[in-house]
Amino acid sequence: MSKESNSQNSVQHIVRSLEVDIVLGRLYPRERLVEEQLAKRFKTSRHIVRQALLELEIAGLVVREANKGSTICEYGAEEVRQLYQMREFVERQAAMLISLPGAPESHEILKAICEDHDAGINDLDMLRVVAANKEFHQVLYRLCGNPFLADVIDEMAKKANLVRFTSSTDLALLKQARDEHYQILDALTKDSNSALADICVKHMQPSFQMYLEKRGHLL
Amino acid sequence: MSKESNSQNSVQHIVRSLEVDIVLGRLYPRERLVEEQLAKRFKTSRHIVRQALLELEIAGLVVREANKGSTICEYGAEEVRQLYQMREFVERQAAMLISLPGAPESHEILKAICEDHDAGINDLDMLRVVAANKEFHQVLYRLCGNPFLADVIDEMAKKANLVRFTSSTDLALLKQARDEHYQILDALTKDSNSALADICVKHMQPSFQMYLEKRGHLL
DNA sequence: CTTCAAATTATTGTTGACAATATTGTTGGC
DNA sequence: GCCAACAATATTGTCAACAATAATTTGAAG
Repeated sequence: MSKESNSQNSVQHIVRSLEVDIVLGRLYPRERLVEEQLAKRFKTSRHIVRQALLELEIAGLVVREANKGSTICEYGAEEVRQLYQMREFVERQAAMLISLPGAPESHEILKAICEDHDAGINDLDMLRVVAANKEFHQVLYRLCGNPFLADVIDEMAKKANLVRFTSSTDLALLKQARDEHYQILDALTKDSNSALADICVKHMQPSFQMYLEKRGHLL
Repeated sequence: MSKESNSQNSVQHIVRSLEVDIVLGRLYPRERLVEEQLAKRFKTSRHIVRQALLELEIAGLVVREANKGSTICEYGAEEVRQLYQMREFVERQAAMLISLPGAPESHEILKAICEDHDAGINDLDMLRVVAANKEFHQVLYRLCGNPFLADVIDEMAKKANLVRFTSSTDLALLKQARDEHYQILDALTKDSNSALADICVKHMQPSFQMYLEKRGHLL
């Protein structure tokens, strides 16, 4: 039934793996991605790898130059500012669309993800933390009822992973993020969309601030 | 220098051609896209066609089922409503960001595109009309200064082409669009962003309204 | 005449080899 | 020693043939 070991799945597996590598800081901007090496690493053919790289290029995570190869995308200071401006727009808009107070069942699901995220932090299991964090935001913003908006939010979040170069493994920031997740959870039980939106926007500021501190000599 | 007759160009050429086919109503939702037929039509290999179809799938214009093939995407009533909600949001946001009054040189460029669009209508040259219309909106929304936002607007506009099934060749609607373009041009010389935003939003309503009239039995 | 299964056809998916291109290394002249 | 031309290598891009899968037709039994 749901068991399909297609190439589509292989491609998606590679894409997701590389995205995780980016989040965890195992891949740096400007780093080269050689097709054959990836093919060996993922035990698949170069064709599948090519397809994955193509998708990553369209997603804005990888740059491909003809006959030269693929590299992890690097954003300049201005682009980072624009990206976070965009994220603020779309996440605020989504938060304003969520009908409050939220349904109890969605609340339960989000709570479970929160606790998973929390447990991951305690175990210092970064893979688990990253996965739970990603799912939390995906499920949360799906609640806005508009898949187009939710998809764009997700796209932008992936791009933002290229920015926070050390923050995703910074324990203090992780704990702050955890606390903010619970705040969001709480706001979902109230009925103020603007309060929810404010928390959501505030939630993504730290990684942006950290970027500004480290490289933000020029606004 | 800029002369690259790569396959990248072939792929992009196919993608753009099929997009034009969609806009002009030469391709309908649920219509099948057979790789070999496309390869023959574009005088290229199936490989290149596959790549183009893959990109169209990611862009949300084509659905690909494993071992079955590709078809033009079809949006249901609810999806159409969500899509236009999203478009309204991002285009309004962009319009609010444009610094007014706009620079004279951008105004000149937009005016030239407007006149090209206008001339296309007079000649009933739909290809020209579609190209000019597309460029007008691209150039316009680039003025917001945020490429991420402008790109999303463009993506959504492409998806919206799947909706207006007869409107892109309806002369009355075309003339209305032309007039609204000039209104936008005029608003760019003033200094009211909200006025500009209102015109932009109003500008995309007709195709949505036409959809509701024809298929909108259920909101 | 209907129905089910086997065979045929149409279409997509995969692979390996080869071609094209860019990068790096090397040689020879000055 | 330095630079240009050439050779070698690494890497990406293309292709045609083959395999796998789904849709269609055929044919025989009930």
